[in-house]
Amino acid sequence: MVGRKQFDVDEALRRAMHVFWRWGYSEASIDRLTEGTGLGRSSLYSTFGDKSALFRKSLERYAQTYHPLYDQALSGPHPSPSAVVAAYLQVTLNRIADPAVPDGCLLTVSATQIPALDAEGQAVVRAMIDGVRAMLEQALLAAGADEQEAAELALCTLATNKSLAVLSRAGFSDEELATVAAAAARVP
Amino acid sequence: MVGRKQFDVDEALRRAMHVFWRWGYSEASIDRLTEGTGLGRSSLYSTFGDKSALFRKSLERYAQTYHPLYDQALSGPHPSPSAVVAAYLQVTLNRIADPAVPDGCLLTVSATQIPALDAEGQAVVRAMIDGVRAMLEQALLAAGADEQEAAELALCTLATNKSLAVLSRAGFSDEELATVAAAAARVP
DNA sequence: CGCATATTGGAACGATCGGTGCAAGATGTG
DNA sequence: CACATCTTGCACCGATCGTTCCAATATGCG
Repeated sequence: MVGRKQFDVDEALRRAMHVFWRWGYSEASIDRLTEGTGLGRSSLYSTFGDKSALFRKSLERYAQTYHPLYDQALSGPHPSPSAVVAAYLQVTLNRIADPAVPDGCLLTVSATQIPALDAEGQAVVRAMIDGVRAMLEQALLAAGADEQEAAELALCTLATNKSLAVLSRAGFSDEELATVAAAAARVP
Repeated sequence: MVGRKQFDVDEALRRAMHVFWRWGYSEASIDRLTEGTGLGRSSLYSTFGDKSALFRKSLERYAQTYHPLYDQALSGPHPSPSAVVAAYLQVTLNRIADPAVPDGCLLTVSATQIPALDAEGQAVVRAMIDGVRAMLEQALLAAGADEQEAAELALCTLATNKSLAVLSRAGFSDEELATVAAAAARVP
């Protein structure tokens, strides 16, 4: 049971990410993290550092997992800004509908708990949200939106994304979330 | 210091509500609640019961505080459904802009932490969200929307409300939030 | 094989968690 | 004044928190 690592580091990080995602930072106790990852406390600490560091690595893992999906959805040539919005939100809807991952969105859960995070965690959360906004803005510009339009629509799409996460956590159905997303994509 | 109550029960509840609002249920420790209310542990427990009961009473206090404002904004005769949406979201914007209360929205913070709440807390949160939706739907019907339109617009306005709370927590400015609200009210 | 290295499970740390018990004392009633 | 009632401050409870330490041991290298 000892000598060389007995587990897959990336898979363990993926599971830890799910624990933070489901429970939020405060309620993601070390016991829940060890149980969720299958690792012992020693392995957790020696591999990822303390809870705050593991949380930040989970956030980065979250970005690495879903960033390519959003990137692909945004990359294709889009006939209009609203098509960009629809494509983006569809990725979010697909993620939320995935029964293999917790409800909502790790980034949104973390954002609402910002006062409970340390300075590094807060900074990572804010940086990731800003990154999403910038990515959206870029894609909207590429789809023919002017600067002001792109900035406003990026902000509103980010907002819709957050709202889908909250409603999902509150128990709203996939159909209701799809209704919200469709309305958000119905823009001039 | 003893004999008859040395504090105003309602004011203490208001302050406890602010603690839950700012920190969320998990991070609202008894110590933070005693410090925030100015009460001793004995007074807290004898007056409000345990933490879960105090949380539920804080949620109800939240509703009692802001329900009348939303009710008033929704009651007036509105020329169109979109006017209803604008009036509703303006109340939310005003609350968020109030420097005397924490960022975001107690109900939204609680909704994202639903897995951390006990069954009673979850039920109250869900019931309150449903209540908001019903109130919105009613006002939209009164403003001339047909049933399907009212249902969809109520859902979307609820969603926008949640998104404003999340963005507020993430540090977005009042102007940015107003932009999101204005776009949400710009509907057919 | 022998030894340094790396990893593991588990015990243990002090701090904090939510919650309870109780003595002290101020108040209202007689 | 005497007494029952109520509230308060504070100590204290077991449980859990995040974190550290350490003995045990499997591995890779010489």
